Amino acid sequence: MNNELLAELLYPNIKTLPADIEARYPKRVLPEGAKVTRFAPSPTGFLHIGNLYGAFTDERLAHTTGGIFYLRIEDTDAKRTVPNGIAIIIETLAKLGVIFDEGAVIDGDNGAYGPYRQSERAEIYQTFAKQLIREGKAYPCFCTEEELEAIREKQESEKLNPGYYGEFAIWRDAPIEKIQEKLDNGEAFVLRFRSEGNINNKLKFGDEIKGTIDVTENDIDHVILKSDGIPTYHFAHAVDDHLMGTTHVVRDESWLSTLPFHIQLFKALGFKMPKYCHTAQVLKLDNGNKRKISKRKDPEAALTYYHSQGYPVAAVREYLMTLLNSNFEEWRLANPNAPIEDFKFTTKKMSVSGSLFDLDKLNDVSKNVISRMTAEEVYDLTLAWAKENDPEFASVLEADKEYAVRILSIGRGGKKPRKDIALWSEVKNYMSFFYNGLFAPVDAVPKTFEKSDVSAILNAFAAAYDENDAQDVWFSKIKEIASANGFCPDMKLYKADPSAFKGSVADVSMFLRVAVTGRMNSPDLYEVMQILGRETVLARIKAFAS
RNA sequence: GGCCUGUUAGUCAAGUGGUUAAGACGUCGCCCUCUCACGGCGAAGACAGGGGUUCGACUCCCCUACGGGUCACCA
Repeated sequence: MNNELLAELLYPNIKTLPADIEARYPKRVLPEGAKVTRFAPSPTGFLHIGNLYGAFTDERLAHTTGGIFYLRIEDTDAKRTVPNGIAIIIETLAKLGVIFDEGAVIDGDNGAYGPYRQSERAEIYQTFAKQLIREGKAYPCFCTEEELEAIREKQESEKLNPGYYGEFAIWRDAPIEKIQEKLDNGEAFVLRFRSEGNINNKLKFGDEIKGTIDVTENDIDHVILKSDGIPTYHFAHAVDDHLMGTTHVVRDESWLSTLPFHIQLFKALGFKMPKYCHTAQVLKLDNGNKRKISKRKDPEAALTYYHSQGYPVAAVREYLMTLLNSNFEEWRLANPNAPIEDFKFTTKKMSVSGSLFDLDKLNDVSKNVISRMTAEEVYDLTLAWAKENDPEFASVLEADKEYAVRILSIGRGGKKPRKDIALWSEVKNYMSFFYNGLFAPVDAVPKTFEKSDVSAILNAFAAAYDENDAQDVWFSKIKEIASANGFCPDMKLYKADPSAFKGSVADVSMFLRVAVTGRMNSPDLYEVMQILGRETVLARIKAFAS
């Protein structure tokens, strides 16, 4: 009776009842075993590598079971919300291949279980909160920040657990007159959950990833509605995941510490609990210590970093999958060309402890991913990257697509494709010597060779070069030139007694390579010359020889 | 400090009482080879420490150490 009065006193404008709300959210009709997951970020305008780790898990879980993967925006903290936050989230994830079936879209909602922005759900939360008050499970607290601070200090000095509990929960059993008085005074209040928990009680809880974990009951009367009537994360989580039919909650393991409170909330509200998948964190080595990867200190924490560095979307996805499911690499080895969707994703193969982000590994994965692409695909993706990050290079690429594709085709395809591109940002350097406008020598012929020998060899090659020669003919001419100039044409022979020669055919090739490409290392020189064309090859050789 | 949680090579990891303790990245060496890349072969490198339980412990239990997380009207 008293509680009924209190509920009306606190939220007089709420006329809806929980049942009214429930009626708006019918049970989802889905195939047996279908999982409903959600990605629920704050629209801070920043996506973290850890967010992606979770988002992939959500997405795979839903889509491998015929379920639903939806986007919910947790914008209950106005201070953290940025104007384009939602658009950034949707667009960044879309680039990484994460597409939602339902939920918030840039200018509204898509789906029958909205609104999907928590800031638009105040009435819903308050309806359930009001019910909790009626049932004596929640109460108002008028403590000021200073009062709470004083409590904290007292607890600290007496080495007690911090928090609003027991004797410190001063408004827990306040008489209604006192509440009335504060209200009449126009003072703000928060709504707190009345915890019946005891920290001496331990219980077991089954997590889909972590297995059975021990939890201690919560005895703190946490805030569920802030003074502006907007819920805290905890309350919104319980209400939303219940109404929206989430079956599996995927979240960072840092939420484990508040799990006991969430268990209480679901119970108090009469909701069935979803399954929880608490994921390990992505860590980073810092001064010899592992720590959570941080958006402030670590540029690689930002998803946009991978995009601007030029990592292919597929590579980031692929690498994350290797972290996500320990048997993914093995599967990939056996199925090099299968789409990632064919992989049987499971929470059972997820790591329990945090893992260090390994850029070396990412690079390797990326090289493999790119080596499986056609020259055409590499061209398209490089061009797309360059348009955003290197417009000059983009225009070079666009000027002659066919030429660029020929360059990118060298050593591509077949059983043993070249694997020398990990990032789109490396492609320019890889291709530059094919363009007179970008040609800039980086290596020189070592001084140990006589300039006169180098010139003689280059001139001899220029005189003999015929672009119609097949590769073996081309190479035999080089051997002849080597021989004629005191360089050994046979590598085995040369290695047996290097002192008998000025050098080897490898050195002769090197002279040509440096002259034509400006560097000591390059893909197959014959193919390079074929692509460059007679005129350019001879011009570069002659220029170098003199 | 309380609570939760973790600890197999430099990194990611397989492993569930009996294994020569997989594999991948990285490192190094050799081979292939006109260079690089690719590919092939090989090497070094690990069960945090101590107690139990057991015929037998990386696997189970306890303690210690170390790591991570969390203790807001933030999510």
